[in-house]
Amino acid sequence: MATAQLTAVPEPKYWHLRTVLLRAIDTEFSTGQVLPNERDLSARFGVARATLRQALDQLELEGRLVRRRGIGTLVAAPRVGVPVSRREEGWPGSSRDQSWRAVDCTSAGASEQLARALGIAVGELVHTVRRIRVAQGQIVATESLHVPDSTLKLLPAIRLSAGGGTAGAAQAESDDQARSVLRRLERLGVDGDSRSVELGVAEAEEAALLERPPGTPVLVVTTQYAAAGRLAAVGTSTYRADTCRLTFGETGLVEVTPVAAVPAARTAS
Amino acid sequence: MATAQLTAVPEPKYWHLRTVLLRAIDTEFSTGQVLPNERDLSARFGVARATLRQALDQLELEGRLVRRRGIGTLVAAPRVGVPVSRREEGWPGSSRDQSWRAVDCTSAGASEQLARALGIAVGELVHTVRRIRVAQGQIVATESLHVPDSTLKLLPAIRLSAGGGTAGAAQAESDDQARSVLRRLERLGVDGDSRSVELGVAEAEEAALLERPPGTPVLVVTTQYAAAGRLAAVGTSTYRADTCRLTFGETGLVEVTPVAAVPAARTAS
DNA sequence: GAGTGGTCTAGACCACGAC
DNA sequence: TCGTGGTCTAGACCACTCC
Repeated sequence: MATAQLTAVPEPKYWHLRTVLLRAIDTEFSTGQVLPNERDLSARFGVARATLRQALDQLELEGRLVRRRGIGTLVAAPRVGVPVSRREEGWPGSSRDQSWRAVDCTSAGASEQLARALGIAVGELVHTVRRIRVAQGQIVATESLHVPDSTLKLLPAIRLSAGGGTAGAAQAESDDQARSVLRRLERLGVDGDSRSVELGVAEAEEAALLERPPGTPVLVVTTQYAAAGRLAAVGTSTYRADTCRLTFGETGLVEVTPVAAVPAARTAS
Repeated sequence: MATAQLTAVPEPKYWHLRTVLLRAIDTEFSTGQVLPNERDLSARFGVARATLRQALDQLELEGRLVRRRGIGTLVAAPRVGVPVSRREEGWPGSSRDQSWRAVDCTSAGASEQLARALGIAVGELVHTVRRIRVAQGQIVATESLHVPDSTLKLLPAIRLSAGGGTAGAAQAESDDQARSVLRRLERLGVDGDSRSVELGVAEAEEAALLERPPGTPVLVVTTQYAAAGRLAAVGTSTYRADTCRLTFGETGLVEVTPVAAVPAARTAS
């Protein structure tokens, strides 16, 4: 890696450092390789460790680096494309929906916020299925799927809560309930959805599910599911922003490959 | 705002501080209001200024705060929902596509990366239209739309480059060219698209267009446009992550409202 | 000029992982 | 036990905005 001193430039040191490190990553390192440690790097470039860390923070936010306490700083693998369009992976609960794994299920009265999102009354019973998504052996997302009981009421009852059972069987029971809700949702026949995507940060519990520290940047996907022309459920999916590229494929001509922004937009000659 | 000392907790000070500040923002401040300055706040909470700034960094990343040099730290307005689905806003160049404003247009041989994304040969002529998107009086995105000349060749030529003209007219000429490319693209009839969304950071020039400092987190949307069953163009749109919530509405049942993640996922009783 | 956030320094100690 | 990244401190100076 180049060891040249930073030249005097009008831009901040940490930003220049980022550029230098980015080039080094692209040209001299490969995925999974460990960089020199922070104390060495800061000494090499003649900056304080905090300044170097500011540059590494940027590169980590861009998904180019992964830092592991006790291990070192590694060059990250390219982001994995994760299909989010339900048309391809199947609606929640459908047999084609293989990418999600149900974790548990809770049932409670709707909070004011949740009631507004679902278009129901506050306190109305809502089932919440918690799922995690695995792609290429990695946990990439968690999801909370909120299904009003009134949605499921549109179907003949199957079985929701078996009741009883020992404390040790509680987890398996919750799994059962999750599957039951999903099964009934499938039977109802979801026929449309609309989504929004925004940047967020993972809080304690969610961060733990994603195996990341709190404050990890995430892509928050909010989805509305329609059935029989009416809002049937809403889901909040939280994807790791460092490792995921969300894809919304309808036509799917070829693999979507990101293109770097055009460096200059000068007038055509 | 509460002035209580931080209690001894296993979590980092900056993270606890973020939680305290977040509650204060939600309960005691309103949009546009300025918080006490960083030196006051750090003294009030008994932490170093750098630690306080770490907490503010988080809240800024979440889009809850806006910091302006020389002014202060303000409570941010809620994110604006920006429709990204072309079915609603019209394909590029169509008369319904009112949200974008063409800035300029360049024509050059395809780089290796661009050629791969477009499925054409390296060096083949590609027209690049640069546009900016304005929503509610704010610049929210920039875009580079890459259209291979071979795509436009499918149409009878209209006029691409008038040539000549003084240097002062160069900008207007580039505008003309941008419009011409868009017009021809419209005539060709785009009939499908697929997209991907990922987190990125704005570099110098792009950051300037978005009126933000370099390193600003952005949502990078890569779009493929299909015409006549073949890849006709690709676009890279860069949205300000702090102010934007991207919406992909197909059915559009009701306004998509984000739902906070479920705080706990305990076993159902 | 006064006040703000932005950058940078040179240290210190802690938590975690590997040996 | 040692090396790693993570947190935190107490200062300094700069760039920008407003008066």
